[in-house]
Amino acid sequence: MLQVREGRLQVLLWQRAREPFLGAWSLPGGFLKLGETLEEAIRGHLAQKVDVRELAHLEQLETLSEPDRNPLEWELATAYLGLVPADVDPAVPEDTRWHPVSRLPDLAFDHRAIALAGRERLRAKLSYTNVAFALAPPVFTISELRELYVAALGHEVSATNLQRVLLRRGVLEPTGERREPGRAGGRPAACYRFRSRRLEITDQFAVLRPPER
Amino acid sequence: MLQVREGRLQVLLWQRAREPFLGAWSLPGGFLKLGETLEEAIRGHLAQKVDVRELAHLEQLETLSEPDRNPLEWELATAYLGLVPADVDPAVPEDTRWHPVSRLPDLAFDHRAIALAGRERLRAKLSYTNVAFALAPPVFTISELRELYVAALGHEVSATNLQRVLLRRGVLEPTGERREPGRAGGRPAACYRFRSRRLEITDQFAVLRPPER
DNA sequence: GGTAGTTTTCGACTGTGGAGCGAAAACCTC
DNA sequence: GAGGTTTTCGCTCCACAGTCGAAAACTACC
Repeated sequence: MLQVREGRLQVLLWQRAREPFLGAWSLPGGFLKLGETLEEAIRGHLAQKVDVRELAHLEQLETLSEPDRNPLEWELATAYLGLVPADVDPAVPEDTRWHPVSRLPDLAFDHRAIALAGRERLRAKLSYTNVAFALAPPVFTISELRELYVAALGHEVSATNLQRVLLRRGVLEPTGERREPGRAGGRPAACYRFRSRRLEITDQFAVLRPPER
Repeated sequence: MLQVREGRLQVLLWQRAREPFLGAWSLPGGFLKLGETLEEAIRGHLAQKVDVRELAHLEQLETLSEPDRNPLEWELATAYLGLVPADVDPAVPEDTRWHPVSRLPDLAFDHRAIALAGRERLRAKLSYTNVAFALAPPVFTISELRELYVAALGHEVSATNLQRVLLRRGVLEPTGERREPGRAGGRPAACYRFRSRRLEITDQFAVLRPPER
């Protein structure tokens, strides 16, 4: 579960309540119940701690099966990537906290690798899909969106270019409203929203594409 | 397990020996043994029917968990994509055959969706990785490589462009040899090989890339 | 051996879309 | 109205993919 908070990409961790790795930070999760879907299971386990309605996007990452990933017993795990919009702040219990992905504590199991893989997946998809809808509030300005991209990608992004690219692709649409300028003044920013709030892929990237368009 | 044969992308299927879907065509696979890795399991099950050394690339697709995917009992499955170079023709038993992905028979479980997902994954990766190494023989001409791309992508590809793109990216390198022209004559073709035979990604596609390179 | 036919290869041109920059627009405060 | 701030827009640059046609290098036939 990733979210951009305080200008940084952060991941939700909780402290394990049992062995192995008792007390260590770990990604939220738990066991699959009989007859249950992996996605149902994930949502169920998350729901124990946070409000799952905040989850704007959920996708499967990978199933881990290394026999030594759990020192106690052989165990498979399917990792998921969940994204939470920046405008919500779900209440979390005591043993649960957000941590910057760029400075993770020691994590249980292979959870460090999973968290980093989730970030990589997000970074890649930011560039050829509209996933950013899951990081952004319903309505936002280009500058605000830019900050989300900077936090998630880990490098500068020009607002000019971001706007042009996303508009050209038809990912964003203007709402028509404008944002009141801050105390310092400045031209009021136009507001935008994502045209779709479900994952969509920009075909633009397939090189070696069919001839004669 | 996909391979380009007779100019078409084909998938290896075998006929199920037990319920459910007894006698139906299905993707090769089987159960996971305790303490085993998913990849080990896949290779093991394949080895029962074909020579696994032919497998040039193997990657995980997705873990399926829909409760009704198996009518008899609740069962998870992790799908993998395997690629076999076009120059080998592994011996297969009676109940096992290659089928064109574009014209699949009725398949057991959700195997039709999996096969199509595998093809999609392959198509996408052909455009931003060097996966083609796993479809191609060790040494080949541009025309031969073009035919593989055409078969896998399902649309025309210009040899000129293919050569330029792959050379520019440093994916291919000339071997220095040349191929004898056929009976009809023609300029002898230069031979190439993949510089690496392990999956590598062309960063080229990340749009919104870091500034100041 | 010259001519026609075939296949490969190369160079030149075009077009698209992302990146960068600076100026203009639209607002604030003093 | 002057100066400062933030957003937006237009222009240019550039990397590459896509297209086309001609040259290169060979065979076969007369």
